[in-house]
Amino acid sequence: MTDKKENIIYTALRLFAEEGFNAVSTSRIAKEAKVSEGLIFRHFQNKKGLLDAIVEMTDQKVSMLFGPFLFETDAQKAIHMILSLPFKIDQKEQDFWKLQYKLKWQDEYNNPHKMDPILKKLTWAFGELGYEEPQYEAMFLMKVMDAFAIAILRDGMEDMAKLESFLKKKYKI
Amino acid sequence: MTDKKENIIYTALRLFAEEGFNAVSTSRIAKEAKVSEGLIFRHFQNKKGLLDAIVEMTDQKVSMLFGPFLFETDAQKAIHMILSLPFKIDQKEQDFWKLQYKLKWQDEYNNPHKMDPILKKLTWAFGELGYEEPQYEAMFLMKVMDAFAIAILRDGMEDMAKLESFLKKKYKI
Amino acid sequence: MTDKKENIIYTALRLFAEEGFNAVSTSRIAKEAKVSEGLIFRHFQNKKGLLDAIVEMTDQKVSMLFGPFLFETDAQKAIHMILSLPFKIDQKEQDFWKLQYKLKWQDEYNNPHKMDPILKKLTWAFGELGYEEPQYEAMFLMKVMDAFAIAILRDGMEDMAKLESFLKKKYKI
Amino acid sequence: MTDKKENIIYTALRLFAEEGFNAVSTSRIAKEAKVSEGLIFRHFQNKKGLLDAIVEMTDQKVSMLFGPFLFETDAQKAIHMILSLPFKIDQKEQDFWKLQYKLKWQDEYNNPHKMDPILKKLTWAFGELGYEEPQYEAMFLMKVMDAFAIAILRDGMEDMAKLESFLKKKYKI
DNA sequence: TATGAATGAGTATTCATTCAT
DNA sequence: GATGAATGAATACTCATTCAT
Repeated sequence: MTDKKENIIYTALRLFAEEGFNAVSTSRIAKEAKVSEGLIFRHFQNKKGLLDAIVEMTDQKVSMLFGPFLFETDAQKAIHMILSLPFKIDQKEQDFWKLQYKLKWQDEYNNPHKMDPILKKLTWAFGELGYEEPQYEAMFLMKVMDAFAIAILRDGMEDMAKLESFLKKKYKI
Repeated sequence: MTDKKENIIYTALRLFAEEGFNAVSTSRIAKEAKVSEGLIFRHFQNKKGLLDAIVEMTDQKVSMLFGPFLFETDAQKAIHMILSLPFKIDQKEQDFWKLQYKLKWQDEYNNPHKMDPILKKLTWAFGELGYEEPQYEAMFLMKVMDAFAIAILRDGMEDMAKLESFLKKKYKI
Repeated sequence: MTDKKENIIYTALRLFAEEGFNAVSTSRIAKEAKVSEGLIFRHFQNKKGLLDAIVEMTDQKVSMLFGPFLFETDAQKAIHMILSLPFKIDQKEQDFWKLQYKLKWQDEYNNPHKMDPILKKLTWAFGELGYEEPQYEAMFLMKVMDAFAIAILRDGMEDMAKLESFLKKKYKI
Repeated sequence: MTDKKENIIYTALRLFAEEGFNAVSTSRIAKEAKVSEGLIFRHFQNKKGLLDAIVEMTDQKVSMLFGPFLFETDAQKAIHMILSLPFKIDQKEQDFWKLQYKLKWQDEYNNPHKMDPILKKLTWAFGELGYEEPQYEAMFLMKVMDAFAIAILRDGMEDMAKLESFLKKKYKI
C-alpha cells in the first residue's frame, strides 16, 4: 500500500469516526490527506468503497484483539481478559472503535452474529465457574463491556480505573 | 402547533432516527411529510433548528419517563423500575430513543450531566439496600441499562423477556 | 395613507437606497417595517409596485426642488440656485437621492428627458449672461452638479463648503 | 487560466455590468458561459469571489489607463490627456467601466483614496499653469470627468464630440 | 500512480407571492 | 386593513464522481 493510499484511509477513518460517514465529504478527505480528490476514486472506486476498506481493517483489528481470548483455556483468566479489554483501548486505535460503534446503527454494517464465537467462549467460561445461567451471564457481560467501551470512547478514561477494579471485584477476579 | 408543523416534526423524527441527521435531506422530509420544502424553514429556520425542536421534545419524553422513578421512596421498587425501563419502550416511542442514542455521539447533543439526578437517586437506592459501593453500583447499572436499551432498539424485543427476568434475579428483585 | 403603508414605503426607501432593490427582500422590509409580509402585496401588488410607488414620490420631490428655479427670472440668481442645490441636500432626503442616482443605471427608470426643462432654463440663463456656447455650458453644469451630488451622497458633506465657494467663484457668482 | 475560467469571468463581467451583481444568478452566468454551474464555485469559491476576481482585473485596467498620465511631464499635455480619457473609452472595455462606476455605490468596493495619485498629479498640473486654486481645480475636474464618463457609458457617445471640443476650449487646450 | 479540470444531480435555504381567515 | 400559514420556483453552493493528461 502506497503512502498516499494509507494517508487517505487514516484520514478518512479519523473523520468518519469523529463526524460520521455522511458528514464528511470526499473533497475534505482529499484536502486533509493532502492528495487529489481523484485519487480516492482511483483507489476505492467510490466513497462507500473507502468505507468498506476501513471496515475491513477494523474487523481485522477486532479479530486480533479477541484472538488471545478465544485460545485461553483458563475460565477465570478468560473472563478477566474480557473485563480488561475496554480499559486498554489504545489511544491510537480509538478511531477504529468509535467508527465500529457508530456503524452498528447502520444495518448494513451491523452483523449481529459477528460476536457469536466470543459469546460462546464466555458462556463456556461462566459454565466452568459454576454460574447458574452461563448463557445469560455471557450475554449480560458482553453488553456491559459494550457500554463501558462506549463510555470510554465518548468521555475519556478519567475515573475509569476505579470502575475497572469495581468490576473485577464484582466478578471476583 | 398546526397540523403541517407536526407532520414535519414526526416525519423528520422518524427519518433522522432511522437514517441519521446528515443522511436525510430536507427535500425528502418535505416530500414524506407532504408539505412544501419552504415550510420547514419557515417553522424551524434551518435544518438544525428542526433537529433542535425534535431534541427538545425528546428531552421532555425522557423527563416524563424518569419522573416517577425520582419520586419513588422504596429503594427496592426504585431499582425495579429502572430495570424494567428498557423492556417497556413503547413501539411508538422507539424513534425518540433511537435518535437520543444516536445523538449521544455528537458532542453538541451529548450532555453528560443530564442523567445526574438519576444517578444520585440510584446511588441512594443501592446504599439503602446495603451495597458496598453504591456509587459504582449505580454507575454500573446505568451503563447496563443503556446497553440493553440500545440492544432492544437495534435488534428488537425478541428473547429479551428471559434476559429481563435474569436481570431481576441478579438484582434479587 | 395609513401608518403601516407609510412605514413600508419609508423602510423600503431606506433599504433600497442603501443596498439596492435586488439586495433587499420583501421579508426584510416587512420585518423592519414591523408589518406582515402579506401587507406589502396588499398595498403594492408586488415588489416592483412598491418601488414604483417610491419612485413616484421621488419624482415629486425632484419637481418640488427644481420648481422655484424654473420660475426664477434673474439669470444670475438662477445659476446660483443650481450651484447651491447639491450642497443643501437635506439629511432626511438623502435616501431619495441615493435611490434616484442608483436607479439611473437601470434603463427602465432612467428617463433621459426628465431634466430637459432644467437644461433649457439653464441654457437661457447662460445666454443672458453672455456665455459663448450657452447650450454646452448648461449641459456641462448639469453634469458637474450631478457629480457633486453623487460625491456628497457617497462621501458626506465634509470639506464640501470650500468646494462650494470655489464653484461660485468659478461662475463669478 | 483555462478557457472556461476566462469564459466565466467575461460573461459575469458583462452581466454584472449590465444588470448588477445581485440581479444576475450564478446559474445564468453558467448557462451563458456554457459551463457547469459547479465550475464557477470550483474556480472562485463563491459568487463574491467571482466578483472580486473581476474587480481585480478592473483595477489593473484602470492602472494601465492612467499610467501614461502619471508620467507626463508637460502640464498642458497632462490635462489634455485627462480631458480626453472619457471620450475614448473602448467599446470592448465599457463593461469594466460600467461595473467600476456601479460598484462605487457599494462601500466595500469604493476605495475613496484610489484616485489620490491622479488628484495629486492634476493639482501639480494646474499649479504649473498658474491656476489660483490648483487643488480645487483638480478636484473639480476629476468630478467633471467622472460625470462625463458616466454619461457616455449610460447614453452612448452620440453628440459627445462637440462636448469634448467645448471642454478643451474651456480649459484652453 | 497521481492530478486537477470539469460535470450534473442534489443540498439547504431564500424569495416573491397567494390565500384563508 | 392586516395577519400568518403555506407554496413553488429560484438561489447560492456542495457533492460524489469522471476523465483527459
